[in-house]
Amino acid sequence: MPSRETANLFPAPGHNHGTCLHAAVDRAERAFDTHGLKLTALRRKVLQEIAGSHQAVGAYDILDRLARKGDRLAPISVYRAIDALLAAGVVHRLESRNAFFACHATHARLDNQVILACETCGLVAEVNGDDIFQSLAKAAESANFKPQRRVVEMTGLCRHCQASAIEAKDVEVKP
Amino acid sequence: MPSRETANLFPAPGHNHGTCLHAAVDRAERAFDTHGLKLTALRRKVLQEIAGSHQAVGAYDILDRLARKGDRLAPISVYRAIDALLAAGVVHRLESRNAFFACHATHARLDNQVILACETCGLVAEVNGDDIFQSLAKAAESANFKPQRRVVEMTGLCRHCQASAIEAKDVEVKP
DNA sequence: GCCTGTAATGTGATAATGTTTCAGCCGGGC
DNA sequence: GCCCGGCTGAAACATTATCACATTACAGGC
Repeated sequence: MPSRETANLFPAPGHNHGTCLHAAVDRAERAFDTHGLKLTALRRKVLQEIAGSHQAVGAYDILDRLARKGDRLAPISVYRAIDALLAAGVVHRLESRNAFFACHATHARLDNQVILACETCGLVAEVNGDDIFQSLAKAAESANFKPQRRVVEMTGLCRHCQASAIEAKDVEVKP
Repeated sequence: MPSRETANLFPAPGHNHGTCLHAAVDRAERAFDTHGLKLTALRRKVLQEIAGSHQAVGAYDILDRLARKGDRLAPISVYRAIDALLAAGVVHRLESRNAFFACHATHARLDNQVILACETCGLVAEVNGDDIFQSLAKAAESANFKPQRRVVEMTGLCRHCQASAIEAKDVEVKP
């Protein structure tokens, strides 16, 4: 059995996502409360679209999906909802792709997570990076730099897509 | 005297930038050569705009500046030039701001640098982050993730702007 | 019930960033 | 000469993000 740390990383394609989604919304309820914010209907809908998968989704994806469900929003409305969700810490921004993903990990702090994003399937995962952020703090200090926002992201291949890539290669080579 | 490591970090506003610019173009000549690329006239112009400061500049900034000098380019031309400059490793992309900056440090490797960007003055600096990238590799491995691109950036206040901020606060408080 | 202040949302326009497509140019090797 | 491949040009399109201002929703005091 995988450790708790890696349990939720890169869930297999067929996993029961309803549980994740429910848990995410559930956490959001509490997070908004503790941040003195309100999880309004709009914000909840936007969250559900983002948390509907383990992928990062663009703002206009959300816009489109909601439109298909009958909710025709202006871009700015989605961005404002996203801002609130970011502020509450229940979604994060993937800088290297200008997209947003739900925080499915129940990590204690928001500012010590390394983000892994698969370039093939789009899955996003977070892992603890305490040591990395400590090193960053040290580096900043020695440069006399006062850090405010930290971005630590890796893109690459998740374990599932590595496996697929190898299979594909086999197929490609053999015939 | 500052160590070699931090010597070029966040140069003071009035520093003689001609030297930096010349050195950057000089390094580019060699870098393009060793990468089997050509530093064409267009690429050189774009590089000069990017290396014209220690700030990160957007693609459309470059476009505007060149236009004012009489070079009316299409966005795609600038992006292609930037792509070549990125491939040669003489400029880097600041993901958290969708902008580009010249590599003024003469570091050995491109893939082990932490980027510091000042939110006030826009200055960008690079510092070595060997330990951080080692930790990242370890984190990736334990998640069974095959990394391809790594983004490690901090935004905050450079030493000059911290000083200014303190002064401003003093002024604000005293009267 | 009604006023009022604040937060949230709606509307329309526009800015900023990035890509696609198709075509022409140009220099080097044969 | 002539072809090939890398480079450049031009226009449209696609995506991502914000501004200014009007309107609505809701909680609390009276």
